[in-house]
Amino acid sequence: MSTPDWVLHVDLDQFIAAVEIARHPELRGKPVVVGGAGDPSLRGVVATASYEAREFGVHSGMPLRTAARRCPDAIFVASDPPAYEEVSERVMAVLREFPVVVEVAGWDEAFLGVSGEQARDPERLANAVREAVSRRTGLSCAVGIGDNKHTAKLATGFAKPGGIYRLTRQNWTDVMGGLPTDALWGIGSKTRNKLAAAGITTVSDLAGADPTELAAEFGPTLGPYFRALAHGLGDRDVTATPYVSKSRSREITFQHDISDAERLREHLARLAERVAGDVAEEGRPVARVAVKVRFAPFVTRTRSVTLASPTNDAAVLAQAAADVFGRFTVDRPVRLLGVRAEFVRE
DNA sequence: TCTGGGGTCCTAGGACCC
DNA sequence: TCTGGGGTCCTAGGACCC
Repeated sequence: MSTPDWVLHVDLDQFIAAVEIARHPELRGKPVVVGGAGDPSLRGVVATASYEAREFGVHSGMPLRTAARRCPDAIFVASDPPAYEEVSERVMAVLREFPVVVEVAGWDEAFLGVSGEQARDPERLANAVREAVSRRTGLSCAVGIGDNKHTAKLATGFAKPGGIYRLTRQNWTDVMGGLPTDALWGIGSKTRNKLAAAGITTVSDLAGADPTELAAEFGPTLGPYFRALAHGLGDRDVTATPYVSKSRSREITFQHDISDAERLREHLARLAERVAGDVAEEGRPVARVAVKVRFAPFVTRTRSVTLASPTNDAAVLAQAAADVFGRFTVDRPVRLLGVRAEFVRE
């Protein structure tokens, strides 16, 4: 871990679509939509749309069906996570060749902690990173420069696609002050609406809000945290320590809702088996097992249990999942089933 | 907008204990 | 006898992110 002079945020442009275009060059310049099984007549959402498809209003998280309606000429491609994982690894390896601390933050993004000699000219470093990633992987990325992870991350948004942008306390208010609160990293639509109901609509409004009132509305941790975000504050610690997951889960959305209890139990057993395989691979004991059920139309419920003693025995996990599932009242068609295993806390 | 899959963190109520 | 205060664990749900 280090507290660097600068934090850089590297974010690959339209990453998943770019990987598909790289291996299917005929897709270049076309509206490409990657997600689900690659069939817009089936349930699934957009993982990434190429910039050409975004022109039609297609974006991540949108149902494939909707994407097809907005962009009838789009080419739909099935999502292939292992392929993205592999390309991501190659990109991270390029980043690690620089004299910086690399913290992986997802398939397509990383924070770089920059100190010492390198910190004298962060734009120069950012350019070198972009050039190296492009030359070594053929992928384009944007780089945000900030005084912490939050500003670096937001800076990348202004740098995209393929550029460099610096956001610090110097230009924070000019750049961010007038934007809606959900422009901040960590404030989504729900919190934005709650804040708006209290007359807080912009980042500047939030920065000047009464901390006591925020704490009363959002709790003693989140209230002050939101206000700090609005001041452009954020975590500065960048660590190269490999990420250790706290839980592993598998879930499935059925193409057609299922009402039959026996079929649901079969799916549940399969999910539990996959989770057991995942945790066995990690070789770490599981303390809790949770089951998620999403009923039609879209009501989601979870139930969970703490195991009598931590284990990653597949039969025990499967039995726990079955027991937890038995506590649900399944009186409506089920759209999604999920099983999650939580590791013992360190 | 008829809404995937895989995660993390925070909150809050009740149980239980001293 | 009609009820304190603190701490921790368990559980469910909500919000957010990629």
